[in-house]
Amino acid sequence: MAAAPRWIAHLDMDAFYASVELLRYPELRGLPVVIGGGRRHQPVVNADGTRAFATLRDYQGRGVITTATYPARDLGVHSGMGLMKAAQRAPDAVLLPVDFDEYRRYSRLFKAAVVEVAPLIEDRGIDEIYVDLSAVPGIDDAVGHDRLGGVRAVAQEIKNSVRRATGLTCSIGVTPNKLLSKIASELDKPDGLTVLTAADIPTRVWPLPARRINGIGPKAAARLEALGVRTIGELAACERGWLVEHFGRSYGAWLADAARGIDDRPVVTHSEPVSISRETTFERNLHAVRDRAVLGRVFTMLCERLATDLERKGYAGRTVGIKLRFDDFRTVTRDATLPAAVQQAQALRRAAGQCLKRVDLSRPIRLLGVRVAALQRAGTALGQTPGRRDRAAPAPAEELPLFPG
DNA sequence: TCTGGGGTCCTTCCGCCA
DNA sequence: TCTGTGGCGGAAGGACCC
Repeated sequence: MAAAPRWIAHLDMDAFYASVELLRYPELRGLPVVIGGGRRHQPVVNADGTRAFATLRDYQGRGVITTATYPARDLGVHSGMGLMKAAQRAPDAVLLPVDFDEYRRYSRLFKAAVVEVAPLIEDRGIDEIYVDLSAVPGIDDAVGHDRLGGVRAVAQEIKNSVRRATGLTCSIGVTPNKLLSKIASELDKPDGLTVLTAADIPTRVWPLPARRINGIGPKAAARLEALGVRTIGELAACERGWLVEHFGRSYGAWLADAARGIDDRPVVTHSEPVSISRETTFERNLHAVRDRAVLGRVFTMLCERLATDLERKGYAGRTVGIKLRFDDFRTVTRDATLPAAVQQAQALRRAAGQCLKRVDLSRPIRLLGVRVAALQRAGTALGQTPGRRDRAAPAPAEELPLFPG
Protein backbone atom coordinates (compact mmCIF):
# COMPACT_ATOMS: atom_id res chain seq x y z
CA MET A 1 0.00 0.00 0.00
CA ALA A 2 1.35 3.41 -0.90
CA ALA A 3 1.98 5.74 2.02
CA ALA A 4 -0.63 8.46 2.44
CA PRO A 5 0.48 11.72 0.82
CA ARG A 6 1.84 14.16 3.36
CA TRP A 7 1.81 17.92 3.72
CA ILE A 8 4.79 19.11 5.73
CA ALA A 9 5.43 22.77 6.53
CA HIS A 10 8.75 24.37 7.39
CA LEU A 11 8.30 27.62 9.28
CA ASP A 12 11.22 30.01 9.64
CA MET A 13 10.97 33.28 11.57
CA ASP A 14 12.28 36.25 9.55
CA ALA A 15 15.60 37.66 10.88
CA PHE A 16 14.37 36.44 14.24
CA TYR A 17 16.72 37.98 16.83
CA ALA A 18 16.89 41.27 14.98
CA SER A 19 13.10 41.41 14.63
CA VAL A 20 12.63 40.80 18.37
CA GLU A 21 15.06 43.65 19.09
CA LEU A 22 13.15 45.97 16.71
CA LEU A 23 9.97 45.34 18.70
CA ARG A 24 11.85 46.64 21.73
CA TYR A 25 13.63 49.50 19.94
CA PRO A 26 11.24 50.61 17.17
CA GLU A 27 13.35 53.72 16.52
CA LEU A 28 15.90 51.40 14.87
CA ARG A 29 13.53 50.28 12.10
CA GLY A 30 15.08 50.78 8.69
CA LEU A 31 18.61 51.17 10.09
CA PRO A 32 21.50 48.75 9.75
CA VAL A 33 21.55 46.80 13.03
CA VAL A 34 23.68 43.81 13.99
CA ILE A 35 23.23 41.52 16.98
CA GLY A 36 26.27 39.87 18.52
CA GLY A 37 29.31 40.23 20.71
CA GLY A 38 27.98 38.90 23.99
CA ARG A 39 26.14 40.92 26.62
CA ARG A 40 28.15 44.10 26.53
CA HIS A 41 27.05 47.22 24.63
CA GLN A 42 23.65 47.61 26.26
CA PRO A 43 21.81 50.73 25.04
CA VAL A 44 21.99 53.69 27.45
CA VAL A 45 18.96 55.86 28.27
CA ASN A 46 19.75 59.58 27.94
CA ALA A 47 18.44 62.30 30.26
CA ASP A 48 15.78 63.26 27.68
CA GLY A 49 14.50 59.67 27.52
CA THR A 50 16.02 58.86 24.13
CA ARG A 51 18.34 55.88 23.84
CA ALA A 52 21.99 55.84 22.82
CA PHE A 53 23.21 52.74 21.01
CA ALA A 54 26.71 51.41 20.50
CA THR A 55 27.95 51.25 16.94
CA LEU A 56 30.24 48.71 15.34
CA ARG A 57 33.11 51.22 15.34
CA ASP A 58 33.19 50.98 19.18
CA TYR A 59 33.68 47.23 19.18
CA GLN A 60 36.84 45.48 20.35
CA GLY A 61 36.98 41.71 20.68
CA ARG A 62 36.49 38.36 19.02
CA GLY A 63 32.73 38.21 18.67
CA VAL A 64 30.82 37.41 15.49
CA ILE A 65 27.52 38.64 14.11
CA THR A 66 24.62 36.46 15.20
CA THR A 67 22.00 38.21 13.06
CA ALA A 68 21.84 41.36 10.95
CA THR A 69 18.81 43.34 9.78
CA TYR A 70 18.18 43.52 6.05
CA PRO A 71 19.58 47.11 5.77
CA ALA A 72 22.77 45.86 7.46
CA ARG A 73 22.98 42.94 5.05
CA ASP A 74 22.82 45.46 2.21
CA LEU A 75 26.09 46.92 3.55
CA GLY A 76 27.80 43.56 3.11
CA VAL A 77 27.71 42.23 6.67
CA HIS A 78 26.11 38.91 7.52
CA SER A 79 25.82 36.37 10.30
CA GLY A 80 29.02 34.55 11.15
CA MET A 81 31.20 37.49 10.14
CA GLY A 82 33.68 38.72 12.75
CA LEU A 83 32.53 41.98 14.32
CA MET A 84 35.91 43.61 13.77
CA LYS A 85 35.66 42.88 10.07
CA ALA A 86 32.02 44.02 9.97
CA ALA A 87 33.11 47.29 11.61
CA GLN A 88 35.29 48.04 8.61
CA ARG A 89 32.36 47.59 6.24
CA ALA A 90 29.66 49.27 8.30
CA PRO A 91 31.21 51.31 11.13
CA ASP A 92 27.96 53.20 11.79
CA ALA A 93 25.74 50.13 12.05
CA VAL A 94 24.07 49.81 15.46
CA LEU A 95 25.42 47.01 17.64
CA LEU A 96 23.07 45.28 20.09
CA PRO A 97 23.99 42.55 22.57
CA VAL A 98 22.32 39.14 22.30
CA ASP A 99 19.48 38.49 24.72
CA PHE A 100 18.73 34.78 24.49
CA ASP A 101 16.20 34.87 27.32
CA GLU A 102 14.04 37.26 25.31
CA TYR A 103 14.44 35.27 22.07
CA ARG A 104 13.48 32.08 23.93
CA ARG A 105 10.38 33.83 25.25
CA TYR A 106 9.28 34.79 21.74
CA SER A 107 10.20 31.31 20.55
CA ARG A 108 7.75 29.79 23.02
CA LEU A 109 5.11 32.30 21.96
CA PHE A 110 5.31 31.56 18.24
CA LYS A 111 5.43 27.78 18.74
CA ALA A 112 2.37 27.90 20.99
CA ALA A 113 0.57 29.93 18.33
CA VAL A 114 1.34 27.29 15.68
CA VAL A 115 0.21 24.44 17.93
CA GLU A 116 -3.21 26.15 18.17
CA VAL A 117 -3.62 25.52 14.42
CA ALA A 118 -1.59 22.33 13.92
CA PRO A 119 -0.43 20.31 16.94
CA LEU A 120 2.26 18.11 15.34
CA ILE A 121 5.40 20.24 15.44
CA GLU A 122 9.09 19.37 15.45
CA ASP A 123 11.44 21.79 17.18
CA ARG A 124 14.41 22.74 15.04
CA GLY A 125 15.97 25.33 17.27
CA ILE A 126 14.92 28.72 18.52
CA ASP A 127 13.49 30.17 15.30
CA GLU A 128 12.24 27.31 13.14
CA ILE A 129 9.98 24.28 13.22
CA TYR A 130 8.53 21.61 10.99
CA VAL A 131 4.77 21.07 11.13
CA ASP A 132 2.88 18.00 9.90
CA LEU A 133 -0.27 19.43 8.33
CA SER A 134 -1.46 16.14 6.80
CA ALA A 135 -4.32 15.67 9.27
CA VAL A 136 -5.35 19.31 9.68
CA PRO A 137 -9.06 19.68 8.76
CA GLY A 138 -9.57 21.25 5.35
CA ILE A 139 -6.02 20.69 4.15
CA ASP A 140 -7.14 18.70 1.10
CA ASP A 141 -10.01 21.01 0.14
CA ALA A 142 -9.81 22.95 -3.09
CA VAL A 143 -10.68 26.64 -2.95
CA GLY A 144 -12.41 27.70 -6.16
CA HIS A 145 -10.13 26.58 -8.99
CA ASP A 146 -7.13 26.32 -6.65
CA ARG A 147 -6.55 22.63 -6.05
CA LEU A 148 -4.08 23.55 -3.27
CA GLY A 149 -6.32 26.20 -1.77
CA GLY A 150 -6.76 24.25 1.47
CA VAL A 151 -3.00 23.97 1.96
CA ARG A 152 -2.52 27.67 1.34
CA ALA A 153 -5.37 28.56 3.70
CA VAL A 154 -3.94 26.50 6.56
CA ALA A 155 -0.45 27.93 6.03
CA GLN A 156 -1.85 31.47 5.97
CA GLU A 157 -3.77 30.76 9.17
CA ILE A 158 -0.52 29.71 10.84
CA LYS A 159 1.22 32.89 9.67
CA ASN A 160 -1.68 35.00 10.99
CA SER A 161 -1.63 33.19 14.30
CA VAL A 162 2.13 33.77 14.71
CA ARG A 163 1.72 37.43 13.80
CA ARG A 164 -1.08 37.94 16.33
CA ALA A 165 0.88 36.23 19.10
CA THR A 166 4.24 37.92 18.53
CA GLY A 167 3.94 40.85 16.12
CA LEU A 168 6.54 39.06 13.98
CA THR A 169 6.48 37.69 10.44
CA CYS A 170 7.64 34.28 9.32
CA SER A 171 8.15 32.43 6.05
CA ILE A 172 6.53 29.08 5.37
CA GLY A 173 7.18 26.40 2.81
CA VAL A 174 4.68 23.55 2.42
CA THR A 175 5.56 20.45 0.38
CA PRO A 176 5.29 16.64 0.70
CA ASN A 177 8.45 16.40 2.87
CA LYS A 178 10.84 18.17 5.23
CA LEU A 179 13.70 18.48 2.74
CA LEU A 180 11.61 20.28 0.12
CA SER A 181 9.79 22.40 2.69
CA LYS A 182 13.07 23.67 4.09
CA ILE A 183 14.06 24.77 0.59
CA ALA A 184 10.61 26.20 -0.13
CA SER A 185 10.47 28.36 3.00
CA GLU A 186 13.51 30.29 1.73
CA LEU A 187 12.15 30.94 -1.75
CA ASP A 188 10.03 33.94 -0.81
CA LYS A 189 11.60 35.47 2.31
CA PRO A 190 10.61 37.53 4.24
CA ASP A 191 6.92 36.99 5.03
CA GLY A 192 6.65 34.29 2.35
CA LEU A 193 4.26 31.43 1.72
CA THR A 194 5.35 28.84 -0.85
CA VAL A 195 3.54 25.61 -1.69
CA LEU A 196 5.32 23.08 -3.90
CA THR A 197 4.38 19.64 -5.20
CA ALA A 198 6.63 17.03 -6.76
CA ALA A 199 5.68 18.42 -10.17
CA ASP A 200 7.32 21.77 -9.27
CA ILE A 201 10.74 20.27 -8.54
CA PRO A 202 12.24 20.71 -12.05
CA THR A 203 11.24 24.37 -12.38
CA ARG A 204 11.49 25.63 -8.79
CA VAL A 205 14.15 23.47 -7.12
CA TRP A 206 16.57 22.23 -9.75
CA PRO A 207 17.83 25.70 -10.78
CA LEU A 208 18.97 26.41 -7.19
CA PRO A 209 22.59 25.98 -6.03
CA ALA A 210 23.28 22.56 -4.50
CA ARG A 211 24.25 24.35 -1.30
CA ARG A 212 20.56 25.14 -0.68
CA ILE A 213 19.94 21.52 0.29
CA ASN A 214 19.98 21.19 4.07
CA GLY A 215 22.92 18.86 4.64
CA ILE A 216 25.18 20.11 1.84
CA GLY A 217 27.57 22.43 3.62
CA PRO A 218 30.58 24.39 2.40
CA LYS A 219 32.84 21.33 2.15
CA ALA A 220 30.45 19.14 0.18
CA ALA A 221 29.45 22.07 -2.06
CA ALA A 222 33.11 22.73 -2.88
CA ARG A 223 33.71 19.07 -3.72
CA LEU A 224 30.63 19.02 -5.94
CA GLU A 225 31.72 22.21 -7.65
CA ALA A 226 35.14 20.71 -8.33
CA LEU A 227 33.32 17.83 -10.05
CA GLY A 228 31.35 20.29 -12.17
CA VAL A 229 28.11 20.08 -10.17
CA ARG A 230 26.70 23.44 -9.14
CA THR A 231 22.90 23.22 -9.14
CA ILE A 232 20.47 20.77 -7.57
CA GLY A 233 19.37 19.86 -11.11
CA GLU A 234 22.93 18.99 -12.10
CA LEU A 235 23.15 16.88 -8.95
CA ALA A 236 19.88 15.13 -9.87
CA ALA A 237 21.37 14.31 -13.26
CA CYS A 238 24.30 12.47 -11.65
CA GLU A 239 24.11 8.72 -11.49
CA ARG A 240 23.69 7.32 -8.01
CA GLY A 241 26.65 4.97 -8.47
CA TRP A 242 28.91 7.83 -9.48
CA LEU A 243 27.89 9.82 -6.40
CA VAL A 244 28.48 6.79 -4.18
CA GLU A 245 31.95 6.40 -5.72
CA HIS A 246 32.86 9.99 -4.90
CA PHE A 247 31.02 10.56 -1.61
CA GLY A 248 30.68 7.15 -0.01
CA ARG A 249 27.75 4.77 0.24
CA SER A 250 25.71 6.64 2.78
CA TYR A 251 26.25 10.27 1.78
CA GLY A 252 26.34 9.52 -1.95
CA ALA A 253 22.99 7.75 -1.88
CA TRP A 254 21.53 10.52 0.25
CA LEU A 255 22.73 13.16 -2.26
CA ALA A 256 21.03 11.27 -5.10
CA ASP A 257 17.72 11.12 -3.23
CA ALA A 258 17.89 14.68 -1.95
CA ALA A 259 18.43 16.13 -5.42
CA ARG A 260 15.31 14.30 -6.61
CA GLY A 261 13.27 15.63 -3.70
CA ILE A 262 13.01 12.25 -1.98
CA ASP A 263 12.83 12.36 1.82
CA ASP A 264 10.60 10.24 4.04
CA ARG A 265 11.78 11.41 7.46
CA PRO A 266 8.85 11.82 9.84
CA VAL A 267 8.09 14.94 11.85
CA VAL A 268 9.51 14.09 15.28
CA THR A 269 7.47 15.68 18.02
CA HIS A 270 9.60 14.63 20.98
CA SER A 271 13.35 14.21 21.49
CA GLU A 272 15.80 13.93 24.36
CA PRO A 273 19.12 15.80 24.38
CA VAL A 274 22.23 13.75 23.54
CA SER A 275 24.78 16.04 25.15
CA ILE A 276 25.03 19.31 27.04
CA SER A 277 28.08 21.55 26.96
CA ARG A 278 29.58 24.88 27.90
CA GLU A 279 32.48 26.56 26.18
CA THR A 280 34.14 29.94 25.99
CA THR A 281 36.54 31.76 23.73
CA PHE A 282 39.08 33.92 25.56
CA GLU A 283 39.57 37.61 24.85
CA ARG A 284 43.23 36.75 24.25
CA ASN A 285 44.96 33.43 23.81
CA LEU A 286 46.06 31.86 27.09
CA HIS A 287 49.06 29.72 27.87
CA ALA A 288 48.76 26.60 30.00
CA VAL A 289 51.69 27.54 32.21
CA ARG A 290 51.81 31.33 32.15
CA ASP A 291 48.03 31.72 32.50
CA ARG A 292 47.50 28.71 34.70
CA ALA A 293 45.51 30.54 37.35
CA VAL A 294 43.03 32.20 35.01
CA LEU A 295 42.60 28.98 33.00
CA GLY A 296 41.87 27.13 36.21
CA ARG A 297 39.20 29.63 37.21
CA VAL A 298 37.53 29.48 33.78
CA PHE A 299 37.68 25.69 33.78
CA THR A 300 35.98 25.53 37.18
CA MET A 301 33.40 28.12 36.11
CA LEU A 302 32.51 26.11 32.99
CA CYS A 303 32.04 22.97 35.10
CA GLU A 304 29.85 24.88 37.56
CA ARG A 305 27.68 26.28 34.77
CA LEU A 306 27.41 22.86 33.19
CA ALA A 307 26.39 21.35 36.51
CA THR A 308 23.73 24.06 36.87
CA ASP A 309 22.43 23.30 33.35
CA LEU A 310 22.31 19.58 34.11
CA GLU A 311 20.44 20.12 37.34
CA ARG A 312 17.96 22.58 35.80
CA LYS A 313 17.23 20.20 32.93
CA GLY A 314 17.19 17.11 35.13
CA TYR A 315 20.04 15.11 33.61
CA ALA A 316 23.25 13.42 34.65
CA GLY A 317 25.82 11.98 32.28
CA ARG A 318 28.37 9.19 32.17
CA THR A 319 30.66 10.59 29.49
CA VAL A 320 32.57 13.76 30.37
CA GLY A 321 34.69 15.51 27.78
CA ILE A 322 36.73 18.60 27.09
CA LYS A 323 37.34 20.66 23.98
CA LEU A 324 40.31 22.89 23.28
CA ARG A 325 40.97 25.17 20.36
CA PHE A 326 44.50 26.41 19.87
CA ASP A 327 45.80 29.63 18.36
CA ASP A 328 46.10 27.91 14.96
CA PHE A 329 42.38 27.01 15.19
CA ARG A 330 43.12 23.32 15.54
CA THR A 331 40.49 21.70 17.76
CA VAL A 332 41.06 18.68 19.97
CA THR A 333 38.62 16.79 22.15
CA ARG A 334 39.14 14.19 24.83
CA ASP A 335 36.48 12.33 26.71
CA ALA A 336 36.10 9.65 29.29
CA THR A 337 33.23 7.39 30.25
CA LEU A 338 32.75 6.97 33.98
CA PRO A 339 31.34 3.99 35.90
CA ALA A 340 28.32 6.05 36.91
CA ALA A 341 26.56 9.19 35.73
CA VAL A 342 27.60 12.46 37.37
CA GLN A 343 25.94 15.83 37.73
CA GLN A 344 27.90 17.77 40.37
CA ALA A 345 30.46 20.40 39.40
CA GLN A 346 33.23 18.77 41.43
CA ALA A 347 32.74 15.40 39.74
CA LEU A 348 32.68 17.05 36.31
CA ARG A 349 35.79 19.02 37.19
CA ARG A 350 37.63 15.89 38.31
CA ALA A 351 36.77 13.89 35.17
CA ALA A 352 37.40 16.80 32.82
CA GLY A 353 40.72 17.46 34.55
CA GLN A 354 41.80 13.90 33.78
CA CYS A 355 40.89 14.42 30.12
CA LEU A 356 42.95 17.60 30.06
CA LYS A 357 46.04 15.67 31.13
CA ARG A 358 45.88 13.73 27.86
CA VAL A 359 46.39 16.84 25.71
CA ASP A 360 49.65 18.47 24.69
CA LEU A 361 49.22 22.00 26.00
CA SER A 362 52.29 23.65 24.52
CA ARG A 363 50.37 25.89 22.10
CA PRO A 364 48.40 28.99 23.18
CA ILE A 365 44.73 28.22 23.80
CA ARG A 366 41.86 30.32 22.47
CA LEU A 367 38.85 28.19 23.50
CA LEU A 368 38.04 25.85 26.33
CA GLY A 369 34.87 23.76 26.67
CA VAL A 370 33.38 21.03 28.85
CA ARG A 371 30.77 18.54 27.68
CA VAL A 372 28.61 15.79 29.18
CA ALA A 373 27.09 13.00 27.06
CA ALA A 374 25.50 9.58 27.59
CA LEU A 375 22.77 11.45 29.43
CA GLN A 376 20.34 9.83 31.81
CA ARG A 377 17.41 11.32 33.66
CA ALA A 378 18.79 12.38 37.01
CA GLY A 379 17.13 10.84 40.04
CA THR A 380 15.98 7.69 38.28
CA ALA A 381 19.37 6.54 37.03
CA LEU A 382 21.84 8.63 38.97
CA GLY A 383 24.51 6.49 40.56
CA GLN A 384 23.56 3.28 38.81
CA THR A 385 26.35 1.25 37.31
CA PRO A 386 26.19 0.44 33.61
CA GLY A 387 25.23 -2.95 32.28
CA ARG A 388 28.41 -3.42 30.34
CA ARG A 389 31.52 -4.43 32.23
CA ASP A 390 33.86 -1.50 32.78
CA ARG A 391 36.99 -1.18 30.75
CA ALA A 392 40.24 -1.03 32.63
CA ALA A 393 39.58 1.85 34.96
CA PRO A 394 41.99 4.79 34.75
CA ALA A 395 44.21 5.26 37.74
CA PRO A 396 42.40 7.07 40.55
CA ALA A 397 42.65 10.81 40.16
CA GLU A 398 45.67 12.05 42.01
CA GLU A 399 44.59 15.43 43.16
CA LEU A 400 46.25 18.60 41.94
CA PRO A 401 44.77 18.56 38.44
CA LEU A 402 45.90 20.94 35.75
CA PHE A 403 44.53 24.46 35.87
CA PRO A 404 44.02 24.54 39.65
CA GLY A 405 41.27 26.98 40.37
C1' DT B 1 41.96 41.85 13.98
C1' DC B 2 39.81 36.55 10.65
C1' DT B 3 36.71 32.80 12.44
C1' DG B 4 30.86 32.39 18.92
C1' DG B 5 28.25 28.93 21.31
C1' DG B 6 25.43 24.99 21.60
C1' DG B 7 24.09 21.21 19.44
C1' DT B 8 23.49 16.44 16.18
C1' DC B 9 25.13 12.86 13.38
C1' DC B 10 28.51 10.21 10.82
C1' DT B 11 32.97 7.93 9.97
C1' DT B 12 37.04 5.84 11.34
C1' DC B 13 39.93 3.60 14.38
C1' DC B 14 40.96 0.75 18.21
C1' DG B 15 40.69 -2.64 21.88
C1' DC B 16 38.06 -6.21 23.92
C1' DC B 17 35.82 -10.41 23.60
C1' DA B 18 33.18 -14.41 21.96
C1' DT C 1 47.11 -22.97 21.82
C1' DC C 2 47.23 -19.96 17.98
C1' DT C 3 45.01 -17.17 14.54
C1' DG C 4 41.23 -15.05 12.25
C1' DT C 5 36.81 -12.70 12.30
C1' DG C 6 33.08 -9.90 13.43
C1' DG C 7 30.32 -7.28 16.75
C1' DC C 8 30.36 -3.76 19.97
C1' DG C 9 31.38 0.26 22.73
C1' DG C 10 34.27 4.02 23.29
C1' DA C 11 37.22 7.72 21.54
C1' DA C 12 38.39 11.29 18.26
C1' DG C 13 37.56 14.17 14.56
C1' DG C 14 34.84 16.37 11.10
C1' DA C 15 30.78 18.23 8.71
C1' DC C 16 26.81 20.48 9.33
C1' DC C 17 23.01 23.21 11.45
C1' DC C 18 20.72 27.21 14.06
